[in-house]
Formats: sequence, C-alpha cells, structure tokens
Amino acid sequence: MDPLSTTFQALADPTRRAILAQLAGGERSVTEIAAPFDMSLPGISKHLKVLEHAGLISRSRAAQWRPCKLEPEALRGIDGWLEEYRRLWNQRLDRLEDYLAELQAKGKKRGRARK
Amino acid sequence: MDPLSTTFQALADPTRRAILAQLAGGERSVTEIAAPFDMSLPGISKHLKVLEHAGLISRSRAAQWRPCKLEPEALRGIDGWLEEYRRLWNQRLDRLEDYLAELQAKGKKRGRARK
DNA sequence: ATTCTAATTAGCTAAATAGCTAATTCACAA
DNA sequence: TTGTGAATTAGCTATTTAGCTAATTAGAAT
Repeated sequence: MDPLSTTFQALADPTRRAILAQLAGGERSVTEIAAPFDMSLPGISKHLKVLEHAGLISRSRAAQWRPCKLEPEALRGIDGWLEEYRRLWNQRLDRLEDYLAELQAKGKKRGRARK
Repeated sequence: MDPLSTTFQALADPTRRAILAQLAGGERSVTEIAAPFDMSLPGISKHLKVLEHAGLISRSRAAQWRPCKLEPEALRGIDGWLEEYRRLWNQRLDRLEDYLAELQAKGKKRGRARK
C-alpha cells in the first residue's frame, strides 16, 4: 500500500483517532491507552499496530511497559495532499465573499443600475 | 459511521484520490473518469458511490450522462481535524530551529561558557 | 523457582471492501 | 418501436478488517 493510503486508512477509525488525541497529551502505556475504551486489550493492541505501521506512533520499551508516543510528523503527508484542494475551497469562499460584497453594494446603491 | 471516518475511508484508496484529482480539472462523465484506469466501469461506479456518500463529489444529470463534480468543501472536516496536530509538528520544528540557532551561537562564541 | 503484571500472538467469526461479469435501467435517436 | 450508448444494479468471490477469548512471552518482584 502506498504511504498516503496507509495513513488515511489508519485514520479512518474513531478509536484510533481517539488514541492519537490521547497521546497528544504525552506518552502512555498500552493499558493506560486502553482504559477509556470498552474494548479488549488485544483489540487495542491491534489498533496500535496499525498506527505504528502508518508511522503515526512509535513504541519504546521500559521494563515490561511499551510506552507509545505520538509522531505528528506522519500527518504532514496528508497535509501536503490537502494543499492542492485547499486552494479550491478557498476559491469558492472568495466567490462567496465577492457575492456578499456585491449584495452589500447593491443595498447601498438601491435603485441604481447593476454593475 | 461518523463523517470524519467516512471521509478518511473514502480517501484511503489511490484510485479514488486519482478520481478527485481528475475532477479538480472540472466536471467529467463516468466513462471519461474511467478511461485512464485499468478497471471495469462497474468498479469505477462503485468508487464514485463511495466518494458521493462521503460528500466529496456530487452528481447531476444531463441526458444519459451523469457528470460528476468535485466538492472540495467536504475536505474541510479533515483539515480541521489536522489543525490540532499541526501545532504539534510545528512545535518540533520550532525546537529544531532553536537547536540550530543555538548551534550557530555556539559556533560564533567558540570556547565561551554555554548559555 | 514462582508468581504477578504488561503486552502480544494465535486462532477464530462476522462484516465490510474491492474487484469481476452479466443483466438491467434510462434516455435519446432512428 | 427498436436500437444504441451511458451508467447502475445484481450477484458472485477473494481479501481485509474489527472484534472476541484463550494462550503465550517477557520482565520484575517475592
């Protein structure tokens, strides 16, 4: 799978996104991560493997704990992909602003010929 | 499925992303869209349904054609989701810049006490 | 050595996904 | 009304995914 697909795929699950949000607050062990979820530990473990494979988290080793750390740089790929489309939705926004500006102008010059 | 998961899921396929890229150039009929791909028409049709369901494209109707149009606004959801993490990877970048600045300072004041 | 805790792996099931071919719908044209 | 081109739906298969329980590995502590 290409990297972009892998990242999008990893993010397409609310549990995994919640795990990332949790890790934004700092490193956590697997049991700490699992605590808020109504899901078995192996289930969480699988989700972590998906996130690690996508490069979104990394895991170190401290005694019998395997603390997970967020790797936000892995999101730059999709941020870059978005770039091209950001232009497009801003264009629309610009047109809307133009339209609103025009409406306002019409309001002030009520009765005058249009443009 | 929640909207964010639906969007990410839709984007987690290279064919679907290629379709969006193609539609960034303007509206296209289904056969036009299908042309560059080595895939059956029903296959493409399924991909289009996924994209439409995610709100990433819309379809109108002109005679027997069903032209597809890109709806880039549907990407704002994931752009907003990214926002929180952008902060984090910029932090890292800031730290790197700080570090480089410090290195440079050290270079100029070589031999002096640090900090 | 034994036991406890943290975490993963094995092995299963149910559901979703990607792809195909064949059949169908729909609108226009002859 | 019959035919033609555009697109979807039906129906199938193979693969992947999410989830579980039970079993296993690995380190720390007793």
